[in-house]
Amino acid sequence: MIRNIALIDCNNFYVSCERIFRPDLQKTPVVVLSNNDGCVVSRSNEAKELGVKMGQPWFECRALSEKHNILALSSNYPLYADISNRVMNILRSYSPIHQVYSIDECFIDLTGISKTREISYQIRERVIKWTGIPVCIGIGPTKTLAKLANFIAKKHPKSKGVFNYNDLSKIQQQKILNCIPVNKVWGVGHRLSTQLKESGINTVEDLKTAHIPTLRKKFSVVMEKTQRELQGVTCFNLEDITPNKKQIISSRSFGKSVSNINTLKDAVCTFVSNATEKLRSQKSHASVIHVFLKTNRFKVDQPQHMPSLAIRLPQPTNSSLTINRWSNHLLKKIFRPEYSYKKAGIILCEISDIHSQQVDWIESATSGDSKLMTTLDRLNQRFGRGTIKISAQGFYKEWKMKQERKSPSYTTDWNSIPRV
DNA sequence: TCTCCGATTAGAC
DNA sequence: CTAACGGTCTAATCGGAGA
Repeated sequence: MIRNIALIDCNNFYVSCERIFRPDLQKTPVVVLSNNDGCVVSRSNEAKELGVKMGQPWFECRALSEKHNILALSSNYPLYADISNRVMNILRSYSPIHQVYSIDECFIDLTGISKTREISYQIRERVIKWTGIPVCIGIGPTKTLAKLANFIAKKHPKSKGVFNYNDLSKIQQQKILNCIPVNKVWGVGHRLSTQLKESGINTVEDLKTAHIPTLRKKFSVVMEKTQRELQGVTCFNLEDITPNKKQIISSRSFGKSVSNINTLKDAVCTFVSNATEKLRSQKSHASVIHVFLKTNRFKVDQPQHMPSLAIRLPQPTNSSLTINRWSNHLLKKIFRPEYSYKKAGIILCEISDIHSQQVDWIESATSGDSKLMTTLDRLNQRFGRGTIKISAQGFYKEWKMKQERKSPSYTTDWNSIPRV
């Protein structure tokens, strides 16, 4: 039996989230910027039409934006996460087999359900009605083909937001795959598509029908799996449980360059709070800590320094206090006062489950932080992130991000809702 | 020569 | 006025060190 895998993808997600609370922006060009108001990470259709590129540095668009009055907003991640949850809750209700793939995408298995097309239109209508977010739906026998179908649904207005690859005849399937360039395939990015083209593989159909041994020789196993998926054979399953993270990174570019160690300590302390909170929320411990610094790689004329250092702890931990002490130690070792740093971060790895941890009764005294951490997480969850901080955090603020275009936190902060 | 492991690469969004 | 360019995550593969 041919499976009906549906991929539901929100249109221009961050921009659509912003528009929920600004209906006046419905037909106007809008973009959402990355941290530090650096690059464009979401564009409305109008902004796309004006030629704003995905990932483009915002300062490069300035002339264009002034000419056409493009509205640029700083990103507001708590808002997007909240809206995403609402959308996903609706989608989940349509099938017990589902996978939330990213903040704006979800696979659901509609195999065995009759009237797939009608159901798909119902999903679209319900999501827009209940959340205000427009979505497109692609259906195919595998995840890779569902992704491709979604691409077609997005691109062709005629599809009205739904495209079912399984509805096509073999001839029609071949015809359409012949029209789509390989780089649209899930897993084929910029580099691989260039290499594929060198081998004469230009379209999706070319990849689907390419000679496997040749393909395998030149590319990795992933390419082979991708090809099988294009042929309709499942290689990537729907994973309904999200596995725990194997590494947790917290890093940020600074609003301006920093050469003061105290400011860096402050930033690192915030990264530690951030990362350990995630660590604790998945009930894990980490054994290895990396700390790194980076100068501004775009300033070619300035001396570059990108040091990094790691340490393995004698005992896995999730205490922000313990991890902060070690991070500071590492930071002091790699820091050079003669450089101006633009970015810093920490990486927690060798992450293990709390229960699988070996109990060392000699060291067990050090886990006395755990009750404190639980309390800290509860308070921060209840009264807002940053209510309780480590004392080393928050005094030297010069590193903080630039966010000059942020919309109010409509769904996560009562005070930002306008009073009537 | 083999194995292990950290570093690098490529991709997604 | 000028300068301004993201963050997290995974898997596969590479390449050097040591067995």
